[in-house]
Amino acid sequence: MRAETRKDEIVKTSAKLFKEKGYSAVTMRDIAKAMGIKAASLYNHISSKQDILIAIIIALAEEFTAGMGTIKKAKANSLEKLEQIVALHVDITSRNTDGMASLNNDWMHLEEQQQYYLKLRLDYEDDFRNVIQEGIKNKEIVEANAEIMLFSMLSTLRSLYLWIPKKEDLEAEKLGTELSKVLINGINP
Amino acid sequence: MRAETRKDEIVKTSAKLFKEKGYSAVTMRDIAKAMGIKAASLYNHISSKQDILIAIIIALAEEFTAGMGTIKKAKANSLEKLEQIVALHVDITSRNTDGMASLNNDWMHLEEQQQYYLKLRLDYEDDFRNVIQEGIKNKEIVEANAEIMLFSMLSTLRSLYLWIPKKEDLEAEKLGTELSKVLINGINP
DNA sequence: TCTTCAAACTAACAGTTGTTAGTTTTAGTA
DNA sequence: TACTAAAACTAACAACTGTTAGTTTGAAGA
Repeated sequence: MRAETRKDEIVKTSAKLFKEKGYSAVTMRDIAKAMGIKAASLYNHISSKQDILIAIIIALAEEFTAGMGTIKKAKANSLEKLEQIVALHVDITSRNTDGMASLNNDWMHLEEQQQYYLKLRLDYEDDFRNVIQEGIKNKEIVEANAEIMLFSMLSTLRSLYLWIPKKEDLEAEKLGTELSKVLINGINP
Repeated sequence: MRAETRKDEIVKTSAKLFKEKGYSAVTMRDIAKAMGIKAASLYNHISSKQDILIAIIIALAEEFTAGMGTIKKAKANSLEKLEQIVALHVDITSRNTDGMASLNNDWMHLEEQQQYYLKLRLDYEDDFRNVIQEGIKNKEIVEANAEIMLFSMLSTLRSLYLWIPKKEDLEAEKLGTELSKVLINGINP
């Protein structure tokens, strides 16, 4: 567990501000003020505003890619894999709610790194889709529109960052199982 | 059907740009260029940038409020009401995808009108929650965590704006029924 | 005590922002 | 043809933006 550097603090503070107002509406002076220093002092630790955004988004995107890699290799049926995907989202999101807001809403402000981010994201969606289609083929999942299922589940999982902070009472593990139940079984009795 | 004014064109063009980059990252010069005029000319039709954002968001929020009002009064059981809510979102979103992006992502940049928007939104969520809770009481909906169901359905419906433009082949009505099926029955066979 | 260096500071830059004031163009109507 | 009004224009503003250069501070190690 690497010790927290001053850059880490800047990134964490920025993520919180980005979550509230979005990347473009947050100025370097805002970030500096939130840390109790002057804007120019930030540049002793980071090389640009863009640098902060990259640190937030790419780390998270790679975490999702790694998690999906583990799930793909797992010896589990499709429904179990879907449960693992839900757990992955709950886990990453509860450890970094602020960053997830940027991942969802500020990725379009990435410059050089945007293509790389989009590739990770597209590959992730492909893997997710494959799990669903495999499940349909094996009769583990109902034969409905796979694209709609993917969209519905991903939308919910991507919105977790908005919701988890309000439900700190519900611990991560329980949230994962409850959410899996609703997503898989629906709300019909 | 009121004729389209120049202000309407500005609002529509702005919504498209806001969807791509967010309110803060879009400049008055960007909007003007997209319309083939100069930034100062915009002020013959609108009174401020904020004015554009208000026109986009408040109209949509009031449309949702009105739709929910109709559903509340409807003689229908809880599952039917949920289907109507899904249809409401599909309908409004397919008629104004760009505006829905601002509603979801740029409402925090509202100034005076932010409180009013938040009240409409909170009331809407309360009505939605009531439909679910009523359904649980009447055994029409499975006895699970109502808050999780609300969150899951709302997340999916609020993300429709991202997804509908890519699926123009699937017409609105069919999308509504398919989505209802997935949200209500889940993906379990 | 002196040296060192990370981390703060002040001051300034060039470019961009929303917006205003005043003027010209354009197209329909009298 | 002359008049009118909507809608464009040019020019400018004061404030704010990300970033740089050069300087000072303060605490740890020699």
